[in-house]
Amino acid sequence: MEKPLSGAEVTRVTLVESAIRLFGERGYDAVSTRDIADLAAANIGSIAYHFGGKPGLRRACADYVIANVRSTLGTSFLKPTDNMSPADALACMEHSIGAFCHFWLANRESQHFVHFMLRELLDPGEVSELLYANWMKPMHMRFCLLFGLATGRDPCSEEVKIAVFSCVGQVFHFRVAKPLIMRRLDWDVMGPEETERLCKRLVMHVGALVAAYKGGA
Amino acid sequence: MEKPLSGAEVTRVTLVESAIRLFGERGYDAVSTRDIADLAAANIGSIAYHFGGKPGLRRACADYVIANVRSTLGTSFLKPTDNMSPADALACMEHSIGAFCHFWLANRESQHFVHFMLRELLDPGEVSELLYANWMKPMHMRFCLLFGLATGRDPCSEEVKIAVFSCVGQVFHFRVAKPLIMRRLDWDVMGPEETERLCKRLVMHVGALVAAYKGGA
DNA sequence: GTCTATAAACAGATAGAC
DNA sequence: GTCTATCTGTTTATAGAC
Repeated sequence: MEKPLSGAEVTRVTLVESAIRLFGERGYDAVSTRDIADLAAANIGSIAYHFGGKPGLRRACADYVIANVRSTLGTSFLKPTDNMSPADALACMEHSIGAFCHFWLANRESQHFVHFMLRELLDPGEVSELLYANWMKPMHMRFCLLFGLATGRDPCSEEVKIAVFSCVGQVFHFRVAKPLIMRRLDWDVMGPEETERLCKRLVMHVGALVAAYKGGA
Repeated sequence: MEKPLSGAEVTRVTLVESAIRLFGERGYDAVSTRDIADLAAANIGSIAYHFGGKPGLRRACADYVIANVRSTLGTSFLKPTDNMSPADALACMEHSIGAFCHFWLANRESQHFVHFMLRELLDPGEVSELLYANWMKPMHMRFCLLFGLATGRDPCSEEVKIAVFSCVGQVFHFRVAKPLIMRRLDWDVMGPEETERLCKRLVMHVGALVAAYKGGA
């Protein structure tokens, strides 16, 4: 599992990580290639050499982020669903949503990735396509399957798809509006205690939605 | 109620509306003042004359959007809450959330404003401060009051604040990821029928959350 | 108030030395 | 592979004619 990187690979990775950070903080268009090279302690020419140009670096960032998300969150999605009872499915879904909450809101190392993804989601283009196909869609399908099993409804139905979007949407929003939400909650920092309380609440909300769809209309 | 605008005022408003549209579509940094002047059929110099520069135009856009949101959505927030029963409070909240959904997702004229606000929300700065103080915070406080009345809980408690953020967060998310969500739902367009079904679901989810907080922990 | 010309700074891409 | 110098186009801001 050791991976001794060559000098060139170090430069590549450092450029990508610096770019993800700056793209996430300021947005793709607001960041110059000079800023990225400076943060990575590389020269401007290296971006053209390694990635062909700024758009190529953007794609490389997307690939890097997707690989990271899948390796971090992927394990939560492997449990086979054969013969799962509704209660099991709910428990499995709550566990996965909890992992997603921690990745999305708490894990400090992932915050640059998350901010990068959020910004790209607002910009229809090649990167948002990659994010959808390689991450959002598989995650959503998995949650639909579990939501369907937990409520006894068709996992492919519109109602289930919309409900699942609401489940993940609430989590997204706490990241989008994080600074404003923290102010409203009188939180100076979002430390481990705060994120723990928050994640528990969000998981509970998923349970409330499952309960509502399990019962009536 | 008529408001005959002078020539200069027409230029001002046209510039602001063009800027909101372009800022929303591409982001503040990706739009040049030339693009804005072209779309407004004005000359570049007029931006400096009327707003002092690009940042001044951005502020003017924020003011314009906030005024529009408040006049469109404000009426839903006026009903006095004295002696409201829990059922009344829930009905009132569902009505207001429904109005918010329609503004945020369905109303075609408001889509430029919504996209502008979403992008600014991701950028901590002067504009996001204005949006928070003049729109998000008042709306959130109103919903917390109603949620507290509907569930019998303290409207100022952390749990209520978080629950309300989840309620509005789900709505936000359907706008943030709209193109990807439409694809997942196999919707070619988000027309009146689709938005109607969607808004009804989102209102229902709010009811589910109220029910959960009304009952147990 | 409107419009044009221009300045000064900055962008991304590239050629070539090492 | 790395780094520097430079090219070409574009940015915002401004000065001044009308």
